[in-house]
Amino acid sequence: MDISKILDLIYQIPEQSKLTIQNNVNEIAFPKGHILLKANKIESNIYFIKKGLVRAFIERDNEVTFWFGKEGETVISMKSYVEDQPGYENIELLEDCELYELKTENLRKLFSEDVHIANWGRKFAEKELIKTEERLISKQFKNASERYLELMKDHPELIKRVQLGHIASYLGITQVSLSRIRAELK
Amino acid sequence: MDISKILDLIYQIPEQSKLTIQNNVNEIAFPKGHILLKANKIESNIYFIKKGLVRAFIERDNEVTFWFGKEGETVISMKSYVEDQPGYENIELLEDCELYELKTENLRKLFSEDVHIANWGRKFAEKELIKTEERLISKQFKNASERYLELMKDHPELIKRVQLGHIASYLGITQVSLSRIRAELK
DNA sequence: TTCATTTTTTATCATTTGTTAAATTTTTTC
DNA sequence: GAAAAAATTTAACAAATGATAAAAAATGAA
Repeated sequence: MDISKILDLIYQIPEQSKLTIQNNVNEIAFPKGHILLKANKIESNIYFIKKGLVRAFIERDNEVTFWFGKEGETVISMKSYVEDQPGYENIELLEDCELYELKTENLRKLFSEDVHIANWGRKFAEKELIKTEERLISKQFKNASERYLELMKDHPELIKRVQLGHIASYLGITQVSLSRIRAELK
Repeated sequence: MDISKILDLIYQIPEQSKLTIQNNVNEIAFPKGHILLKANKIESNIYFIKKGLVRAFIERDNEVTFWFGKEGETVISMKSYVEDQPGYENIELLEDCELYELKTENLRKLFSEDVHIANWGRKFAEKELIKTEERLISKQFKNASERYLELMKDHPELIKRVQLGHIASYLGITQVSLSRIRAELK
C-alpha cells in the first residue's frame, strides 16, 4: 500500500499538505526477524507499513504480544511519540517488510505549521484510541474463547499469517489454553 | 478545577486560542445519580469535570464499569466524538457534579480554524490513548490482585469515593472476587 | 527425502476467578 | 435510634485458565 493511500486512510487532507508529509518520508526495507524498535529507548521515528507484518511485544518473565500491524498500519512507540519517554514495546518483523519512515521531530514541526496536518495527527490518535478502547472493552466483557472468535471474524488473515503462540499472548491467554479453545470449536 | 486549568493540563496553547475554547463552554450542574450520557445515542457534547466524580458503564447481561472520571477529566463518548456514531457507554454521576459543557460541533469548527486548538485536540486524544494503552497492557500482564494494588497506588482516592462493586467491575472481576482479594491482603 | 527443529496439541493437576446464597456490616430513612 | 435498605464479606462448589510435561504435527535445512 503506497504512502498516499495510507495517509488518506487515516484522514483526508488537501493535496498540498499531504505532499508536505510525503516529502519527509523515506522508504526502507528489513527482513523477517528484524527488531525495528527496541523497548526502553526513545524512538525517533514512526513507520508506515507498505508491505509485511509486524508485532509489538513486551518482555517481562515471558514475552507478551499486544499488537499486530499489517499493510497500511502505523508502527509507533506511543510513549516516545507523545511523551518523549522510552516506550515499553519491542517491534519485531514477522515477515519481510517494506516501510515508510518519518522522523517524529519533523512531524512535530509540521503539526505546528499546518492546521491540516495537525488535524491529520489528531485523527490518527483518535482512531488509534477507538481501536484500543474497543480492545480494552472486549477484554473486560469477553472470555478467551469469545475473544478468539472475534479475532477470527475481524482479522481472519492474522490467524494464517501469525503463529499461535503470538495470537494466544495477544488474546491474553497461554498457548495451551488457545489450543484447548480451538479443539473445543471443532 | 476551573476550565482554564483543565485546558492547560491537557496541553498549553496561546491565551487567545484558549479563550476561544472557553467562549464556547457553558457551566452546568447535575445531582448524584443523573445519567449524563446515554448509550446507543450520538452525543453532541463533551464535558469537563469541574467538581465531582462520574463513571462510564456498559450494559449487557450485567453492568460493567470501564472508566472513572474526576475533577479535571473529560467526559466524552469517543465513538460520537470521533466517528459520529452512537457510543456504547452510559455516564452516571457518582457525586453531585459541576461540569463545563462544550458542543462537539463547535469544537470541530475550532479545530479546522485554529492550528493551536487542532494541536490541543491532538494532544487530548494522544494522552487518552496512552492511558487506555496502559490499562490494556495492565490487563494483559497482571492478575486481578495486582491490578487492584496498582489502582490503590495510582488512584487511592477512588477506593474511598466509589463503591466496591464498581471498582470490581472496572478491574474486570466480580465483587466477590474483589472481596476475597482484599481479605487476602490483610 | 530425511533428520532436526519448531510449532501445536493433548493430558494431568494446580490455581484463579466465577456463581450462588447467606451472613455481616454500613448507610439511609423515618 | 430503630428499622429498612444497600453494600460488603464469607463460604462452598463450579468453571475457566495456568503450568508442566510429553506426544504429535508441521516446517525447514542439509
